[in-house]
Amino acid sequence: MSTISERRERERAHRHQLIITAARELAESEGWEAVTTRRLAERVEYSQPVLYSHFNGKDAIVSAVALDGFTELAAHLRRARQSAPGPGQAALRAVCHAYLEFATERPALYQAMFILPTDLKFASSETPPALRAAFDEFVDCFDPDNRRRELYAEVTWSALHGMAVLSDSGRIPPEPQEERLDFLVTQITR
Amino acid sequence: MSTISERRERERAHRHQLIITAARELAESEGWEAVTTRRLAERVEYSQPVLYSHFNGKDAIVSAVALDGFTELAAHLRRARQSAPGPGQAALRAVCHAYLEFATERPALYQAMFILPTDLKFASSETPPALRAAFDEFVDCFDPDNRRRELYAEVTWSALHGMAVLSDSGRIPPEPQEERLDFLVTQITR
DNA sequence: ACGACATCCTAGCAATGCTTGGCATTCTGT
DNA sequence: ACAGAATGCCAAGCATTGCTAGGATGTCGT
Repeated sequence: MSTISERRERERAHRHQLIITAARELAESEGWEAVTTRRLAERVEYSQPVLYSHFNGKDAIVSAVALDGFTELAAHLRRARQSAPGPGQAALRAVCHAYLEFATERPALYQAMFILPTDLKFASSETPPALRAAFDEFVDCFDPDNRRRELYAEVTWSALHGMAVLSDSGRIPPEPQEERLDFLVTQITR
Repeated sequence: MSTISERRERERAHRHQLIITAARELAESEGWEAVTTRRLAERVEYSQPVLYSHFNGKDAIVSAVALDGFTELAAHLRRARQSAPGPGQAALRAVCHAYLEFATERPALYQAMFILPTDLKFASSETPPALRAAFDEFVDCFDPDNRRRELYAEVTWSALHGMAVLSDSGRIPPEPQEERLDFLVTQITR
């Protein structure tokens, strides 16, 4: 095990991340339909087969982008929650607002995380920690004594996802989003 | 204008619908990724270009399937709502239950309506009446005096859509769906 | 210095959505 | 009744997609 192979390893890891960020940037600037393996290869200045030496296929690349997205989302939600004191309506409102903000400001990333087909395992022990962490930010907005707080979090999350996706695709008008958010939080926290 | 051209017109309309139902059946039995223009053409026993003489492209075919879906959804929701007396929690509960039932029992159709890219115009004057009708079933569950019942309906719909799509893709466990539904309806109706 | 190995690219495959060109058949005007 | 126009339809082809095979080039340990 020479230092040279270590350097190779480093370079390889670096290139791995390069592919992921290139895919993400391309998606964010031109949409996922513009992310083809050819364009992506060109962007990272390697040939197509190199992509496949790093990932099992295009879906795996999307999954990797999504995974990064979950990490960012978790951090974003955490910041929001900690801006409000303790569990309660204020915390939930902050987290929900941050969630919608994330979805509208990074639509391509959000798509990778929640809409596009990915290789990620969700409802299992293989659930990525980042996804669990993001979800927990919702859970932690409710009283720890509340036996059903996980369920509450699931419903809240579902509602936000629906609002994000339906308004982004123009199925509901986007303007009253804030008002919808207010109504949702008010009702959920009785 | 001979009767012959009328017959032609009829046959053409018939074939139009044939394409739509063939696309839907194919999607429902093997998923939308199996719906290719070639397989679809083979199924209706015409050549590919015939599809394009009826529709502007594949997306337009998906849109047509979705449109049929909205009609069915509206009828399904209406039946549910009328099984409960007047506006109120019971009506809303029935409609919400029917919505989730529709989504889980016709996943491919639901996908065409809400997830796949389509040509349909939503938040405009060109909104298909069937979609508006389905939406109104939610609105009619709330008190007519309620100034914000449209907003309530939007939030309810969003939550249901989120629950449907997140549980279908395995992002939240599917079992407690009924419990989530109960919680949602209870909170929304104060 | 040389064989073994890793790295990377050119070229190609099958499948996809969509279009072109031309062949029948049918309709229309005289 | 019949030539020319219009229509309906299909075989074949185009460009693009995700993905892979095979070989060229360089690197490593000995």
